[in-house]
Amino acid sequence: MGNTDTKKCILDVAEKLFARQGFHATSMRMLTSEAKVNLAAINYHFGSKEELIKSVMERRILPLNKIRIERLQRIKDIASAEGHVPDIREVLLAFIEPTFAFKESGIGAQDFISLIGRAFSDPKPTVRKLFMEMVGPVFQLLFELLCDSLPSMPKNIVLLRLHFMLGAMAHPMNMSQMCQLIPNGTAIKMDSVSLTDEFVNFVTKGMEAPL
Amino acid sequence: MGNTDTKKCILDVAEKLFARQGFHATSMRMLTSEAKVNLAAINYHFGSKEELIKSVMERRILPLNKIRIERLQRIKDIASAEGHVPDIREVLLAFIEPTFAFKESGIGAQDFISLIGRAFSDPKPTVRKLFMEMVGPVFQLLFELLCDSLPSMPKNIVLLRLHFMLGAMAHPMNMSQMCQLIPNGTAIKMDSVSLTDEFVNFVTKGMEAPL
DNA sequence: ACACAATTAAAACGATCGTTTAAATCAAAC
DNA sequence: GTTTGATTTAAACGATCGTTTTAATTGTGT
Repeated sequence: MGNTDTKKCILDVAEKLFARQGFHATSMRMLTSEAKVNLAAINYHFGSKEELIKSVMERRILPLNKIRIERLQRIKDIASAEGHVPDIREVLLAFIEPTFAFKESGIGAQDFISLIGRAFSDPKPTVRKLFMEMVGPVFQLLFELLCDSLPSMPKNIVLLRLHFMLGAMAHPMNMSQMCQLIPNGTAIKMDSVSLTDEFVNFVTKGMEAPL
Repeated sequence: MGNTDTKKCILDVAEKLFARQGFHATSMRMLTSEAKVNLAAINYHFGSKEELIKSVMERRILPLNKIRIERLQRIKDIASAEGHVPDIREVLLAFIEPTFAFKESGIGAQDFISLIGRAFSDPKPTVRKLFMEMVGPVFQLLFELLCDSLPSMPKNIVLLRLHFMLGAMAHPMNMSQMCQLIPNGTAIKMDSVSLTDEFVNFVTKGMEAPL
């Protein structure tokens, strides 16, 4: 089963290059030469570049979604059983923490985080659609829980703020060396725990903001 | 001087297509055929595709930056003269309002807003660098004013939150039909005034969040 | 009307893209 | 050891990319 080796090698390299250069800017020849496999290997094992993109995203997103949905559902169940509204900070944490924590989960995970940001803003509708189909149910559940947590807030405002949050999440994601955005000596160096903490602080207050 | 006509026509079309499809995914042939000019016209008038990208961004960003810097500088001067710290909401408004207000400033302006989001997250370093050189001074001034407004906040936290904000800004920007992100009937329809208001509400609270 | 520069037009350039084909190699079953 | 199916290899496919070239056209000043 050398099969497994080749496929995994391609997936790993694709994850890295897609994250760092984008989908469109990464050619089959870059991928296969970096992975040290034949040019035709991608078409043989995955069918096409498009399906490789799908495989790369699925490999990480599906397990991540499973974790997020479990945590969100648990909050929903507990709140429902105990007859109170879910805590907004807990809801946000359940969604955000697994994402950022992924960075320390294994090799290439950091690159995958960038990948999510890329999928968000990719020019090609097919890529965005692919991504949205994968994360749609999670977003839906998150949205419902946010509405529950903020019962006095109009739903369209909650949705708008959710978009703000997702953008805020995606942006640092595809900025590997985002420190030098501001021509300033100040460097940002953070482990995923601190980053999660800072981010949840930020968006919790934003979500709770009075109208 | 048909010159002006052709150049302007190319710039308008490029702004539209770059915003909707991204820089890399928009070819010279798409641009010239949509603009109804000859294929060689872009190279003749702008030199290269890269320089066209630069021209497209400069045409809008430079005037926008002028407005933002004036407003920010005025806040800085007043605060300094009156011996108090600038108001955080005013600072954010000075930066955000001109950006979103641009939508109603003329034809194609909506597309330009998307364009900024694209430049932020473009895979090509040359594009990001180009953009950063254009907006660097504005970001620097904004950063300084934010630090002044939040004197008790560590500068690296301010910088981190500024990144969150810029991401939150950029994301809705390149989502023309972002309503359908969540598979939900709720639609988001907003004029730039309401959007600005909602966004400033959100990020002000986030920026002020206690550690 | 003529000369001259600026602009537009049509065609081709080499390079690279994703994909396909057909032969070579490998692995395991009989 | 041979056969059979899976995998790898090398080469080529047509399409499109950004750019350049050469010629035709337009506009302007004298």
